Amino acid sequence: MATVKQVAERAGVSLGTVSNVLNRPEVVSEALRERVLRAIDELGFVRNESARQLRAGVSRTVAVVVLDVANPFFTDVVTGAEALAEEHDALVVVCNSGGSTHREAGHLRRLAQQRPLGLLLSPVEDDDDDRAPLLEALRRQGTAVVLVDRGATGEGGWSVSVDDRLGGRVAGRHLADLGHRRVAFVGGPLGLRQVADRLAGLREALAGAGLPAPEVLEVPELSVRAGAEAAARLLARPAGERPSAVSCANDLLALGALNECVRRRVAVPAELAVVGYDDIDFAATASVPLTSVRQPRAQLGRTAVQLLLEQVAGRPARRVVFDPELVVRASTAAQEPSPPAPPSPPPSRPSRTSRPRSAASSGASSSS
Amino acid sequence: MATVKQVAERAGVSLGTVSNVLNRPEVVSEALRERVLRAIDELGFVRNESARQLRAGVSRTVAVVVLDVANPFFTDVVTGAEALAEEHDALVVVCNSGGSTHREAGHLRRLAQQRPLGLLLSPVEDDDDDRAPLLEALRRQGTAVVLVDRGATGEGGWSVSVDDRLGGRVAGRHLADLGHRRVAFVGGPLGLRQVADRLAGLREALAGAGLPAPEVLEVPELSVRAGAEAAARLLARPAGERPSAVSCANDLLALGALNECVRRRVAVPAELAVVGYDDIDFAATASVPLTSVRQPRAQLGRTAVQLLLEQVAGRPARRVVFDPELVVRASTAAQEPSPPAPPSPPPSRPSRTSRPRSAASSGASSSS
DNA sequence: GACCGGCCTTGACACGTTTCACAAGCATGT
DNA sequence: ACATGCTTGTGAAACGTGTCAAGGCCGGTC
Repeated sequence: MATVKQVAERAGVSLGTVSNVLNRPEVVSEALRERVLRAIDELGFVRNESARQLRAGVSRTVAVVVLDVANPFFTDVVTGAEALAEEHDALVVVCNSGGSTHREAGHLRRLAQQRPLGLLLSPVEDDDDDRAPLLEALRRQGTAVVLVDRGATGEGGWSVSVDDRLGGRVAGRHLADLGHRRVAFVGGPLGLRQVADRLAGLREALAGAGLPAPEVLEVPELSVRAGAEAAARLLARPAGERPSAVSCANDLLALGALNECVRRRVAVPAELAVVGYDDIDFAATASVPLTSVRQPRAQLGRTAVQLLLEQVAGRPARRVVFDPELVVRASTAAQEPSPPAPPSPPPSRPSRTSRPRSAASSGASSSS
Repeated sequence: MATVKQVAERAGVSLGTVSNVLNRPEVVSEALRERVLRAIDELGFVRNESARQLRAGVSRTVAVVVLDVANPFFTDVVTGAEALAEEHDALVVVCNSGGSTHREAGHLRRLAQQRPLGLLLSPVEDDDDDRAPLLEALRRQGTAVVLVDRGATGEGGWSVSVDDRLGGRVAGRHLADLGHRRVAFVGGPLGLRQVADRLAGLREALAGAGLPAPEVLEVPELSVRAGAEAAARLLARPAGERPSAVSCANDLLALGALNECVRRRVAVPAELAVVGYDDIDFAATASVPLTSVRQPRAQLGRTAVQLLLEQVAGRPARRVVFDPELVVRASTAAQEPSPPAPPSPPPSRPSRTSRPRSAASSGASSSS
């Protein structure tokens, strides 16, 4: 492998000059720069990032540790993060904790050895005592840490998240407005902050509308399969004992529930309305297009990197909280239902992306 | 940040001893090892991977550059790769080229500077002249390169892939066996080797059954949206001028097509049978469970890492080709169709995972 | 012609780790 | 008592880069 030294020899200059050509080309005269660049080309020289990093003390790598790479929500967040990181010539690397605190810890340990510029973490558990010291060590060694999709708990914490409670409220209000009186919630594990907050918001909205509290169907994971199983439990009951709507903690669950309905020939939304959460791309193209609470996924990632850079620049800590936005599609659209009679909309096809009045503004509110 | 030197001072030993404790603990006496470990703990010492790597000349990082992180197929491949890499204490980092040769090249350039142990690449284009020198440079500097999901072209190439031509044939034969006479193919860009091979296989199977060649609907990308649009084109025609089955290059396309059928109230499979490719998890849970050509996704990733390790160990190059396997579900199941009358199956619900006789063995065939 | 200032270039050093030849200590065998 | 071998610990050197103080060169001014 060619090194700076060999390039210098070949170009007939000193080693320091080559380094200048690479890092501050403006201080090197035109002719010399030319010669050095040619030598680099001829030798196929590639900078050694390890040496560079050893010298600099910090790398240009941004690590993202993600709860579940298989969830389209997270891949979109990553895509957004990549876009901004790329502009700053940083390399984004993704690690998957797959919902396991053990694997998460392993990744954090390995990453700490790499001295990354920053770390974007969407944590598995809310307050993991084993994780705290690892994060502390990372911060001490100069790695910027930003929590993604969950607010930071400590005072000096950086985070970017979406107001899950508000999202839950918005979903609940929408269902209440449509005249639903029995609403169920499908989600879990309830230990996940996101899930708990969305449920809490739903509760608030229903209570606010004078409706009974939601029945909660807890599921072991946020997957399509789990959603289908929860729906199966529900649909096994006689029609009179079912809720008329379910609000799901996640689009994967909602899609699973939806498919179970289609398979059992249960009409959506006439017999059961379904609301998802995240508004992943699959939501719009589902067999019954899914009403969902949209999170600004790409922007979440983008903003996380933004905060990372601020943190590196020594700016004071802050947290960004986005407001989610309800996207109404066919899975809840009011369509001449039999028992309840809500205000009748135009009898044409349900609008696909109308924005309900209850949707909150999507601007970010920031607070330190 | 604590360094080895500081640990040595604190423990009252030489710097080399600390290194021995870390790397060859068996050569250090019990008492000393104890003392050193305590010092490490007290100082919160974390190894500096850069320095380590600079000295060693190679890292323990395996980079994966993937065509599309948003495609569940690739996330499953990555998951498989992670599992094996983890056993060898290697760190898997994922980069997303998003189908752009430009971004792919950028990632390769940045990765080259990191001197990774190995690179798993699922290439964007078949033979990219700009990429060739980058890969060559990586190989020269000692990075093991394994092509994933596409056979290597050169002699000394390593790769792990699935026989796409066979997969196409299997899908075609299945449709022919069910009595379909007009079959269309949805896929694209046709420049993608995987797509071209699957189409070629389909052609062979149809020709072998004495059927006319498939109509080809080319799409710009392998996405749900593109699949829906292609299906819309097809379904806009009068029923008599449509094919009775479509074979899709990919499950995302197939799901899109399926949803378009459901939305237009076109019965699947009675009016239009649909076959996908990949058998991602969403295939089984679709509103009409999708018949698909299963690829051993996780094993693909696992095997890729396996080859990587062999290559690092200096073993001779080889290529692994897996055989795909047809998974029959409702989207093609024979069900008393109106015009054609194939051998009637039991009139109960269609079997969900029966294995057709035409499915090839799923064992891997290996050749150097 | 001496001096000065500005522009380029140089060469040595530091970053934190691993490795390796070597030395010290000790027990064993002759 | 001495050689021998084994175990255990030591210290210096090297990996490739970035930085920085110092010096060389050149043109201009008095």
